[in-house]
Amino acid sequence: MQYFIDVIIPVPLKKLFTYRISVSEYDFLEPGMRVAVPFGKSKIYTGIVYNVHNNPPTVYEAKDIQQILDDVPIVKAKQLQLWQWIADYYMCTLGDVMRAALPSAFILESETVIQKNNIKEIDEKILKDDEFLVFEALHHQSSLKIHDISNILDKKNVLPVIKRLIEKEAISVEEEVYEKYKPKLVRYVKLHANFSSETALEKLLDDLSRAPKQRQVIVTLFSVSATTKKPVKVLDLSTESGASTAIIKSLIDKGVLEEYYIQTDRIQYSGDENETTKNLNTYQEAALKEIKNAFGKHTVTLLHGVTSSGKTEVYVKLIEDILKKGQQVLYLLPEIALTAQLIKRLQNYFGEQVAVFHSKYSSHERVEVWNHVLNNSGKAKIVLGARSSIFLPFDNLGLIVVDEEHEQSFKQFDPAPRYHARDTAVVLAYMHHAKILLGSATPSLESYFNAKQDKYGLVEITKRYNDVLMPDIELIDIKEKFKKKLMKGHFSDRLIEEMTETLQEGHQIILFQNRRGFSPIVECNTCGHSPQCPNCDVSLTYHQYRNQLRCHYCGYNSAMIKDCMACGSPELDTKGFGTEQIEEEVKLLFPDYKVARMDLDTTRGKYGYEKIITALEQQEIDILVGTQMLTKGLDFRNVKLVGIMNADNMLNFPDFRAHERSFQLMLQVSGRAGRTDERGKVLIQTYNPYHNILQQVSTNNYTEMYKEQMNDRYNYKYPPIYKQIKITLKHKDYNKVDAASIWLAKSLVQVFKDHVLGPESPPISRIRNQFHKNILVKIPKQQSLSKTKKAIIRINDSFFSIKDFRSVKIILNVDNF
DNA sequence: AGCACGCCGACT
DNA sequence: GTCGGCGTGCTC
Repeated sequence: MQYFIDVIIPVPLKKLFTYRISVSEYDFLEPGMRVAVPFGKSKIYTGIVYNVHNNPPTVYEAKDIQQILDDVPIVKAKQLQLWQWIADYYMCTLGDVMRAALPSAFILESETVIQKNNIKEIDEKILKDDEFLVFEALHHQSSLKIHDISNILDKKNVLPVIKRLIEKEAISVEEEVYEKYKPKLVRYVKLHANFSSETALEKLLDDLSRAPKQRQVIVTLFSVSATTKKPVKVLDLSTESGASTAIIKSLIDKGVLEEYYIQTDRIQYSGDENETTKNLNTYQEAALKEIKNAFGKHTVTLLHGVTSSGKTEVYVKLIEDILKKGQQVLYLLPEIALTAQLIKRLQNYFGEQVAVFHSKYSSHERVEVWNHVLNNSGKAKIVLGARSSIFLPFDNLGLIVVDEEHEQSFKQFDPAPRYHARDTAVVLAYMHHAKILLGSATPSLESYFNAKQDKYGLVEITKRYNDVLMPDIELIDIKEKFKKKLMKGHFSDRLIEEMTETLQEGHQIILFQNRRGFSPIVECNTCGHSPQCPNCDVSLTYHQYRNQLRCHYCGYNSAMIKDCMACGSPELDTKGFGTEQIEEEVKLLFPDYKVARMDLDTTRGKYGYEKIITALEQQEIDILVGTQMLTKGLDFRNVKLVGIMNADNMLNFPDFRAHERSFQLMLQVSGRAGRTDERGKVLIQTYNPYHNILQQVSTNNYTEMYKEQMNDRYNYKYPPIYKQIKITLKHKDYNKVDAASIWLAKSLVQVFKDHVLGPESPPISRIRNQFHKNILVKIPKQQSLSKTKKAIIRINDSFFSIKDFRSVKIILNVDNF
């Protein structure tokens, strides 16, 4: 009998790979364990065992595995099932899913290690200069990595040199696998066993009478361990006794003390006693009851509650119930809404049962959360996390909460798997027979549609907490204001009026502009030329604070030009405006007040975002200018006025969801205004105040927006009425993508007829020197999704059998919204 | 995706 | 003549 395993390798290849194993390995291995396997000519990868079997492959000889990396599976059967679902639904490989699912510390990669070959004497004369440099370096260091060698030789391609050295038998190479995760160890000390008896101890203290500091250490050790009855950390002993670590070390060296290590968690919660959860008001109470009711019939329930209606408290009550049953809870949030504020709030209720899973945490910290979930540990009963936390190895999930359900950041766009965390969470909930609650003040059309179709339960809260009034929303026609010369820069007289009043009352202001930088276009007044990104098909944005021109697509930047690059004229003009320019203008208009800006440029770094939020909370900022980052579920108590500088650029965005998005965005920002007793005010500046969406925003009429937008979706065959798959082709040669996209679209039309749109060049047709073409496949509700995907895969395969198209990259994006 | 192999231009 | 560019094909 022969024994084999099929392994998932973290590369975007469709197939699983079969490796040979021994009988004892066969008895030991289970799906979900990690193995290190040789792959290709010289690499070693970490793979996940998918299944264990006895069927030898027919057309090739299976290789042996290199080693087993786990004692128990780190991925459970349910996770593998979810991985498979994602791979099928989002049309990507299991390898892609594996990469996204596992914390990177779990995926070990081999590194080539170069050593001196001691078997043979080498005549150094036969070595060339660069070869000698490497050889010489090995005299000082026993081994080198590829990276070290490129540093020594100061060039990137060092493989030929290594190859020649191997041929001359001067060196040998080896593949070494590194365990990336190292548990954090804390050093503890205890008295050596030799001194446990009374007499031995007395003798010791006697002996140390001439070393008072060391004696003090021993005495302190006793008193500390007597009071705490816990192991004593070296660090604590040092601070308690006032002795340096050197003194402790000398005691260890003498054999008086013994050191040992205990593994600890990197993330520790050190809070007070748990707060009891708040009592709900009548609306919340009613909503809670309705949700529980809805869960009787539906796995998924949508909670539509206006901004600051206290949805979090409702979640907390539901979470409490699940915890009582001993089950796990997953609380999903968009990345940027995952703030210290919310984490603290939940920790106050649930203490150390809350674990946070977040991209800002290090890989090691993530492994710890992973292990807590895997072991169903008490330290991760509730996981608060961004989209990737759906991959955690839950075993006994009772409830998933998806807060800010409408947020588009739940969908992963760039590397595959291009999954939507909310939709995947729904599948996950079904797998666990758990319940899932989607919450939002402005639900996505698809979720609301599902609720209306009775696929999901629907619960609504229409009143704000403490009966605070919804803000008063006023539309300002800036076309009119320009005509009457009532504009100062980008500010209308009304906005300035309201701002002045608000500031005088001592309240804060938020100004929203959905574009960062100073101005998106710099134009020459003489010849009309404007600087473009050399890698992308866009104008460069002017960033004043660094006096730079920057591309927001590829990150290219250059110093701001003094005069036109085409004609040399120094008369340059800026068109359009971003957050920087608004900040600038506000500072001139209100020089006595403190202005701050919050956008991607000012929130870089681990705590950049937090800093600004704290400053706003502590009222160190009077006016905050920012992009859509401002919308994320925070309550700023003292903000009374919100200004939307220009509603038109969002409304005119070329995307079928532009209107829905604008509505959501504007209502979310508006929700920041007037969260306490006083009614907030929102001013929206626009060229087109009669736009339906703006009317619906100003009357807070979600239902009307829903009806009208659904009508459009129905007429133009867009989601949620139709499903869609976007196919993007990329290549550096325009003619090649053009030809390839025409061929692909033609083949698709043969199967899907007029449900194929394109090929089309996107508005930005070149990014990072790659030309793009899009094809959209629309799928009616009654058309089988799996059959559609199969057909697309078939066409895709024949596409790649044309050798001219081989180098074209194809990206399949299912539900690309 | 990596990574090796293999075939043509720009340097000593 | 070599170094090194990236097209092509394969990975159990």
